[in-house]
Amino acid sequence: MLNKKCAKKVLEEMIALFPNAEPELNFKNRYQLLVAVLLSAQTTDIAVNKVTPALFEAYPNPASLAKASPEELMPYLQTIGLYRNKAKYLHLCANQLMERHQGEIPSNRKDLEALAGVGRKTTNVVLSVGFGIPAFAVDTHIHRICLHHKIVDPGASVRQVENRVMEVVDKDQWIQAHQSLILFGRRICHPRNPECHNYPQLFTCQEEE
DNA sequence: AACTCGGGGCA
DNA sequence: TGCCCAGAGTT
Repeated sequence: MLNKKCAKKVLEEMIALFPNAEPELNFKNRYQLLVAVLLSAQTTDIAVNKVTPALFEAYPNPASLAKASPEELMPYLQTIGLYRNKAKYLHLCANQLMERHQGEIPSNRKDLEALAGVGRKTTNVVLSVGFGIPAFAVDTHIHRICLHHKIVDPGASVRQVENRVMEVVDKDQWIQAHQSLILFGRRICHPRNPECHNYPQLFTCQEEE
């Protein structure tokens, strides 16, 4: 894999290609953030945004959501993939928020990851975006581009990518880097037929260690 | 570690 | 139209 200096250079060139990338999910508070990210698991942010306004109007907080049965949640989730599971996890998650955290969104990794439907990526988004706590959320786009551009060793896990990016990118850029790198993965470094070769600045620093 | 889930998006 | 996707849970 690239040494630290080149990994930093390559990541910064990727980020510079999408300097103004903004979060695509619509949310107004931590509860909405958690729910929106939870729902976005197997779908696009755009699909989630179509559903959340009505969902948040009907269920503005964990307390109201916890009272809803999975069946009642289904109509809001029909247009999203895996709606049965999402309804189940959403229902469970809201009840866990009430029982364990008095309806507040926990601010630590252990409690967040223990919630139904909440895994490592969702946890890192809530920590970093919702609470300003240093964390870096690695999705499959970021995982892929880091493998493709040798930011990490071949076969590196999500956790290894997470640690490498945090090691290499300045902490105050983590949230922006997350957004920019996702766009780089979607628009340029696709799973198949990546167009990275059109961006020679990505290949100027290739020293490995 | 491999498998499952299931509609949306893209070739 | 058919293949692949993304992230969490399950086995």
